[in-house]
Amino acid sequence: MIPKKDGHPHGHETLRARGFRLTEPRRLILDVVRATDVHPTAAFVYRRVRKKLPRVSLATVYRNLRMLAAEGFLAERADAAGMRFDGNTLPHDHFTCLACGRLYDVPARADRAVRARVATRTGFEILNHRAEFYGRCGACRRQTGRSPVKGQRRS
Amino acid sequence: MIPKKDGHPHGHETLRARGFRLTEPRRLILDVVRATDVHPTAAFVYRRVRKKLPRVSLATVYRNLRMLAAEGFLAERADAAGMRFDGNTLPHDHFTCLACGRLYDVPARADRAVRARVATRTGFEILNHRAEFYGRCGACRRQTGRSPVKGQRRS
DNA sequence: TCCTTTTTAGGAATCATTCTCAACAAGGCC
DNA sequence: GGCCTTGTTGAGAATGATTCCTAAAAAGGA
Repeated sequence: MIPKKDGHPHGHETLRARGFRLTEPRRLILDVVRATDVHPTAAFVYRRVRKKLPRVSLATVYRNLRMLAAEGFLAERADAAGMRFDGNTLPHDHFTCLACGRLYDVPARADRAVRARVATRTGFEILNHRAEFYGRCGACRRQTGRSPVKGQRRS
Repeated sequence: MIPKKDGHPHGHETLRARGFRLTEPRRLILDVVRATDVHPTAAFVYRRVRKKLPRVSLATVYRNLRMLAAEGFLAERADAAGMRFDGNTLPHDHFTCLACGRLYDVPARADRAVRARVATRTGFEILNHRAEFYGRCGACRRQTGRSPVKGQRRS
């Protein structure tokens, strides 16, 4: 019931300040996304929120995830199977393990240089960029012989 | 009717060699994706292929796009609105213009260094990586006052 | 309190993608 | 040529994620 103090870049109070009401469903949705590192789908958030608020509607979850992402409280990410959300709004990249399918955060990068190079080469104004890495994570490297798989479970 | 000699990394003959039959629908699907730079959706490809082969089924288009991508003849890309395909299988990055929504190819990059850095920092084995840039393209920069939009048309 | 605005639950609608399956085409073999 | 085996297709149904619609509830302000 009390806003978490968890070191995330935005507090719940900020939400209020931007003209949102911090309703019960919204608070729970935000907390669920921030409390996990699995880059949850809407369905995952829905399941979690329902434990605390059984009558919540799936439409409410979608509506608010979209809204919170549009306002910058969450990050939104498309992958082959649909949309995922990310409570970590600090700039960071992603690593996808081709063996187990897990998605990891890669803390940061120091390459403003990359943007500058692309900007001069193309004439585009670069406002943002993101990198996606693919390979095998530490756990899967240890289990040798495990080969990359195609279909991955959703969560 | 005759395979295009267009500088793309794979010719139709290669398809045959890998155990595919180069059927009429397949040839047309591949040609459509390779003949455009708009990173087409399945629906776009379907519309184009139908001009030459009116009885083609949408399922056939999806089936073969997926198959051709799995075999490396096309690249597959997820964005917020669904899957897009790309005839350019050479390593390249993408630039999305936030003003007009267009997606451009960014020819290449020279940073193996980035991969090495991430690999040592995380302990992951990096097999591949891709960068996505966001900003304003040359055309939109000239039209000042044009602000980024959210909803973009599909094609 | 009354009025206005925002938000919600619930279910229907939409839309991309995949599945099912019977018919069809190609190639090998007799 | 006929006969099998295997891969491919078209058509439409099925699935699944996401969005839309609407009436009711909640919040806030005067």
